[in-house]
Amino acid sequence: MPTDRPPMRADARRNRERVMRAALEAFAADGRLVPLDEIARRAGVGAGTVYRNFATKEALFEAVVSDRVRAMVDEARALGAADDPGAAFYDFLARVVEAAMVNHALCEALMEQGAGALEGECMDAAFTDALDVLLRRAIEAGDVRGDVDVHEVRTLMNGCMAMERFRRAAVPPRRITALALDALRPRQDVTKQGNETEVSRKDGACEICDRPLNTSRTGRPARYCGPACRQKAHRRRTRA
Amino acid sequence: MPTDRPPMRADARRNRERVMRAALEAFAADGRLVPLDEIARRAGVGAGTVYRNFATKEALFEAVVSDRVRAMVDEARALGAADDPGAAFYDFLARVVEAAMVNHALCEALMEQGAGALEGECMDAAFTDALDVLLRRAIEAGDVRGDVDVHEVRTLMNGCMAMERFRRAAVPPRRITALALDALRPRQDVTKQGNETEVSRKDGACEICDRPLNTSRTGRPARYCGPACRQKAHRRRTRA
Amino acid sequence: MPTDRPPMRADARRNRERVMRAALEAFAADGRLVPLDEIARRAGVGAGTVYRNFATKEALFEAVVSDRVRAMVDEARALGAADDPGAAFYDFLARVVEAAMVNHALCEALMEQGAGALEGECMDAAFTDALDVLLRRAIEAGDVRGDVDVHEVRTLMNGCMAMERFRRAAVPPRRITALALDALRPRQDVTKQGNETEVSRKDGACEICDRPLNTSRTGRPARYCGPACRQKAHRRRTRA
Amino acid sequence: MPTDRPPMRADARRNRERVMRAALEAFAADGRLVPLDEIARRAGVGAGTVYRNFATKEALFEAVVSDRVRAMVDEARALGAADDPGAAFYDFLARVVEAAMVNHALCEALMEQGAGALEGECMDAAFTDALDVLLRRAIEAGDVRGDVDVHEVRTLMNGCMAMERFRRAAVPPRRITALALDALRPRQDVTKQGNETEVSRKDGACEICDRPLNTSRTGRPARYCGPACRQKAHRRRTRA
DNA sequence: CATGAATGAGGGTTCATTCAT
DNA sequence: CATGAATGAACCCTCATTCAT
Repeated sequence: MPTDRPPMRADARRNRERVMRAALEAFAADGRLVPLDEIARRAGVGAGTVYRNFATKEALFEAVVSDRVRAMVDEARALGAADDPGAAFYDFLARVVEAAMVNHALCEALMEQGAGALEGECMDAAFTDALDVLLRRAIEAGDVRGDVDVHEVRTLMNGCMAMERFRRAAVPPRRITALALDALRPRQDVTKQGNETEVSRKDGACEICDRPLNTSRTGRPARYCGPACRQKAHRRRTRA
Repeated sequence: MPTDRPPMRADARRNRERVMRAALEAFAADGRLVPLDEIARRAGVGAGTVYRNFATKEALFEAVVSDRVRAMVDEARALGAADDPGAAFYDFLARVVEAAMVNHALCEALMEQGAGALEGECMDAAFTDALDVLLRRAIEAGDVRGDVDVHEVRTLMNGCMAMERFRRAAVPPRRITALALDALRPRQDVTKQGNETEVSRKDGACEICDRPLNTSRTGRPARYCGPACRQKAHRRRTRA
Repeated sequence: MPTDRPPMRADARRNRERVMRAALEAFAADGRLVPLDEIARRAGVGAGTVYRNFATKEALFEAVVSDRVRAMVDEARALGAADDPGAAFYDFLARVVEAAMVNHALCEALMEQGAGALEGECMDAAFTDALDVLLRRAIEAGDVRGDVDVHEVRTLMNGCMAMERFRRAAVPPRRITALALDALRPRQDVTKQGNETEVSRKDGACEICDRPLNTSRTGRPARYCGPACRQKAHRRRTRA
Repeated sequence: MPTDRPPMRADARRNRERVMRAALEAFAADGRLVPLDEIARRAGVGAGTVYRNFATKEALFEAVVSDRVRAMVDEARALGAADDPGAAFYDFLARVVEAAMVNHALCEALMEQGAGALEGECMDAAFTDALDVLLRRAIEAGDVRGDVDVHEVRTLMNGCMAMERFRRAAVPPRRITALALDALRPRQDVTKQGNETEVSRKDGACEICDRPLNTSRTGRPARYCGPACRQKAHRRRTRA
């Protein structure tokens, strides 16, 4: 059965996408605070065009974050069959938190309860369900404590997102998330320290100040942006 | 160092205090969102009077939260000589989080970085310093991992405050904070499980759903509001 | 006189009719308030198509109501030869009011004066003329007071339409119209004419055109603003 | 018991009055259509000042029309002891209509049903009650037909207001009102009651409440939807 | 010095009309 | 020629801050 509506006109689709892209950027930067007119301006369209595509500002917000969360749910489902359930679970959490670090809207939406921006498209429940699958497998594999449920994990994830967003300047990104997520590991599991070693660098950023690294193609990969941060890291390692 | 200004008149001081009390309540409930006029109304004064005492709405916010944080700093300092450094440290954190649970303004202020509401009166630094003392003693006593610094603790505390504020409905209050703070305990310290046992009930509320308990003066104190929650707690204990 | 334009294409005419049908329904329900997009949607066409057929929303409104009024004019003309002039007259009025009860657009249009929606197609004048024929015959037959003219009847009809639209809940439909139209019937007794004599002048305004009078302190009070209106009043008095 | 609030400041009261005066003029000219900013501009104040005094535009409208209606209710009550009940009744109606002629807001408000602008201050009911007193006395004095109730009078008044507002240019002001109100006067001859008999039922609806009738194919056609309405009709017929 | 009235710049939203596809 | 997307001016309302009383 084909849909009733004809395919969107090319220019309309282009504009809709421009609006969503502009909204994504704007909401990511300032959350719901950003004025709708600002989004329209950034998209290069009139306010009316935004309202043609989205009934309210909130609907636009929902669309933007639901889109993003849908992608994450897909990711989670893809990880459901991974070889290493523990890694799949922890990696997924880390990726969500990573995404929220650069997207305040995502952060806001994932943290909301009942009647939040993700309720309309049931993305909140879908996210919880997909996460639950990963969690259960990780528990079975002995990589996560057995006494936590998915709601606690989501709450902990909220905390991680908040911590990265409101982390003290002296704390390098991702580190505190790694530490907090460690609380999910089984107690007896001391052979795998997780925390210290898990903080693998996924991109070329200084481990201390998070500034992009001048990567050189040859030699050992750089971990710090310069001598100052290297020294700081040294102090941190030797402090205790 | 005495100030140049003459001492405040009695009625003026009374007004200032009324404004601060009203602002405390209002900000605690809604954070910065509350309109200034609402505060003035609650204080029983005109908006002009608020502005006579505080240059801007933000200045009032600063004053209110700095006051509250000052009291906490005092608390922390008092705990600096406690017999059990570990307990002092963890209790203090728990108390701060508890306070933030009923005071959104405090939560907002403590989480802010650089040029936040606590900077004006240096309360942010004072808080960090006081916390640092507790932290170092707890590390020395072996109750906290040696590889965390005070900035990480503050960041983790931010996460706890956020988690309590945005906790999933199925998660009882305080539990997730206990779990997260556990991440600070040294790894080898498995004799003291902390998490499960640390969650002591400070008031008469169901451990599962947080509703007030019908306390009976005799017999063993109730922990749950009814059979449903007791069963749920049992499932949670035996799930793994 | 044939128009210069070629006959409309079949699909174009079909579209025009669909728009008018949709507009009829929509305007009937909400009057001019209904958004044009809503009409286009109901007609299953784009807004542009509406504008291709009607220069403005108002033009569409005119077309719709003129159509409806044209049908009524035809009705009135058909009644011009009825056996019972009184019944023809009163029935026609009742039918118009009845129609306006379910068609707010018709109600709006018939009530408007000068440059209203019916002016463009001269339907207002045509309606008045057709009604006038019925009125004169009814007067001749002794079923309507001789001292009313068609403008008064139209005005009274406006009142009836308004009364049915804004009638108190406790008043059954049509009853108040019947009561008001009764005022047109000749008085069986001629001792108390009521109408003419009751209209006492409360202020110094011309009885015909309502402009303020140049009152003179002496002599008989003026009733008209000048010779033109005096003559008009005379005609009105002697018309029947 | 004195009121809690101190008397309004002189300038504030002046501004409030300016707003109400401006609103009176503007609403009188264009009804609710007039933009609030326009009212503010006419009053020489900012929009915020209007909102300081009136919670919403509708509240301002209510205040303006309630004020006016209150004065009319007072007038009606003062007329309750007049020597000539008939004159009092008809004069009052004429005055209301006269007022509505120059005040579209008043016209709108008086015509509205349920939850209209006059409901908030119960002015609608007060108006009806006060009018009812005049009506009953006029009926007793034999100056008004005994078979009309106050709701019909209000509805008729609605019609008069509408007629004056939408009167044909050729009809002098007040004349049509006089004519319509004449319908309330008792008929000298009672042989032809007109009203009751003219209202022929065109469709199967209850004569009282207008609900569809359960028509039976045999026997006399039903006129009422049930015993309740039949009784009500009986009361209406025998009331005089 | 207190009061609370006034300001006015925005913010979200609607809709008649135009115009690119 | 139809489509329906885009425009943008209004509209109602809020609230931090200033200032006359």
